[in-house]
Amino acid sequence: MSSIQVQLIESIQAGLSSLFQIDEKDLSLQETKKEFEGAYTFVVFPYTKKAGKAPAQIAQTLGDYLIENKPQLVKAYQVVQGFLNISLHDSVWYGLLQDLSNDSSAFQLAPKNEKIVIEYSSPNTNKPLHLGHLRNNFLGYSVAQILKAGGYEVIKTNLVNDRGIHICKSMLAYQLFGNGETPASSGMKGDHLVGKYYVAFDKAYKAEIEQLVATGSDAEKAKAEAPIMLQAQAMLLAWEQGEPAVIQLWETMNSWVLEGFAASYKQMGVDFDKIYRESNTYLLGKKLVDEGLAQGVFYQKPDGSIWINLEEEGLDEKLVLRKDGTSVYITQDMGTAQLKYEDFGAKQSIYVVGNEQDYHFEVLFHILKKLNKAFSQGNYHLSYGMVDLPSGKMKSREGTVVDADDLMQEMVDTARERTLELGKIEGFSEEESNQLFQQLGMGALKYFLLKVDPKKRMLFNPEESIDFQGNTGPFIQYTHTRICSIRRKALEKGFPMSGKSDPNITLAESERELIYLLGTYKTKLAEACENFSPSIIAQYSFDLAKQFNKFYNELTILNEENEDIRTIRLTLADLTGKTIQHATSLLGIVSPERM
RNA sequence: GGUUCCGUAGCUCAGUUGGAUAGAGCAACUGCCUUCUAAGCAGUAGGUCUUUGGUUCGAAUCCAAACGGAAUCACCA
Repeated sequence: MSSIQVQLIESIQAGLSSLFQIDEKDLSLQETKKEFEGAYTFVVFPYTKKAGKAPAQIAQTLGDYLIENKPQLVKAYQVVQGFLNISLHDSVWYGLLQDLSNDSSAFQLAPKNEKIVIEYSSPNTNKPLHLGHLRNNFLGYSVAQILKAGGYEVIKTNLVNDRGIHICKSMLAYQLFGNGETPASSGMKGDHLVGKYYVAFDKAYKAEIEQLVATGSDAEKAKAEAPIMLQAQAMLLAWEQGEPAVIQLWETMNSWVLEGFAASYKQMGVDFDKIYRESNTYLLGKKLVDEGLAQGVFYQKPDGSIWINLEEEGLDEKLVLRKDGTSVYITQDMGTAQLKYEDFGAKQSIYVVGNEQDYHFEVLFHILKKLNKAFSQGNYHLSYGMVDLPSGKMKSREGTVVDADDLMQEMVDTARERTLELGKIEGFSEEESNQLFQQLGMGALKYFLLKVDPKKRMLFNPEESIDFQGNTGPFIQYTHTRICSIRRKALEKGFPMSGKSDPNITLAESERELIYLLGTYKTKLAEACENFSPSIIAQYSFDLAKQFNKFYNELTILNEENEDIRTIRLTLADLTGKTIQHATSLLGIVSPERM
């Protein structure tokens, strides 16, 4: 909340108290709707009973009180249908602009002295990344950026899921059909190469099932007894027993995939402080199961499998260790939770994982609580919705996915086409051009995926592709380049980008609105922090860019003769540019200087 | 079937503690580049906020029910 709002609220509180003997602690002030004159609106309806007066009358009295007691702040007021609309002096807006412009910590909230661990990406090493992973990675990275700006110490982690039956499937298919090909020999990116064999496994598996069914076996039995599936299970067992040849193959193929992922991450512009691998954490999980069993948190069934009863929590019985003693998904997550706590001792731990795993995390957090560990508290599942295609859900096995690398490349290519069509980048070196296409293509993609509330599922239509006009990343980036252009020209002409002006100058409506918006940035930042929601920042960036363009079109900046007015407009442009630059950086988007 | 989430313009989405005539973008139509970058700006048109009840000065927002959609309920991860 800005100091202006605080002053107004305090003054209204005082007014309510002295005029009507009403003591109200939390009263809210809202922005006046555009159709009406004024900056802030106070709604008086809730106080009609206590005051024993009509709304309009209360508003009127209160308005007079404000003018009398805050003459330097409140310029005028209007009462419309019982709403008290308050207009402020332009000098107040001018003062706010100066304060914002001189605030050295305008984009950083006060330090919280608190660590937060955020886990995101969490890929499986049996196939390449797809569109859903892009949403995950952009979200995780952006939330980390936002929390940092919010004053937290943030540690970014990635838990690589590198073991399990699904990994063995691609390994087996490679063994059977691979003929020793490698990323180097095939010219394929490592993750794509391995993904090819994951699909090959599924194809062979389905063919075997079909054959079994054709020879009289029933479908369920065929699924369980298909030879290739039995082979995969045998391979998992061999892996768990550490059989050298299997381990060797596993290490080789994993390294291919991880190399491929590293390239994708680089292209995405995301990074991690620490990468965990489930192959290293599942044993720790088993230890926790032993402990829990000793404490009576878990119990063992006759067949040897270990369970937890969460019926009191409104959930079910849940398996935590198989009868053969091998770990399941949740066992590994328990281990990783402990490891992360040992490494960083953070108070809060955020998991960025899709909402199809809501139930899993509910169970995990209940288990951790029952184990009563130091890391039992402060866990939060940042659950986001699926990215849908018009044709329905994406399925890796069936090849109905939008590949992450392909999509990013397409976006960059589109950015190139668009830019060359417009013909505005004369004098760019090839390197500069390519960098720009990257920034624009990725900006469009990131904005597209981040502008939607994370909780909601969203639709991606490859046919219509991603736009570069309107509510898009490039629109915001474009606004930034306009401002950069003004900066360059102001420098040429020797105009300062900020400075003192006559505070009693009359402002245009578009200037007031722009100042108002700039003044709300920190509030938005705090809100985005609380809700772990980049979409709040994205929305704000768009509103700000939109408002700036309106101002830019209505008023001249560099050609303004009056020096006081020109300086104010330059200050506005400069601060808008810095704010856009900062806000987009929180989304992982680079704002170029020319485009 | 149980649990959870969702339903706002033709399409994609905003709308945080209940507030005025529900907002953007895309698509359609109309204007604006010899003047700071037209990836822009201004405007027209487009709505039973799924439906029905309830709570109250006041509901897209809160409550209940119905309808429609999604996820999940594995000794997969």
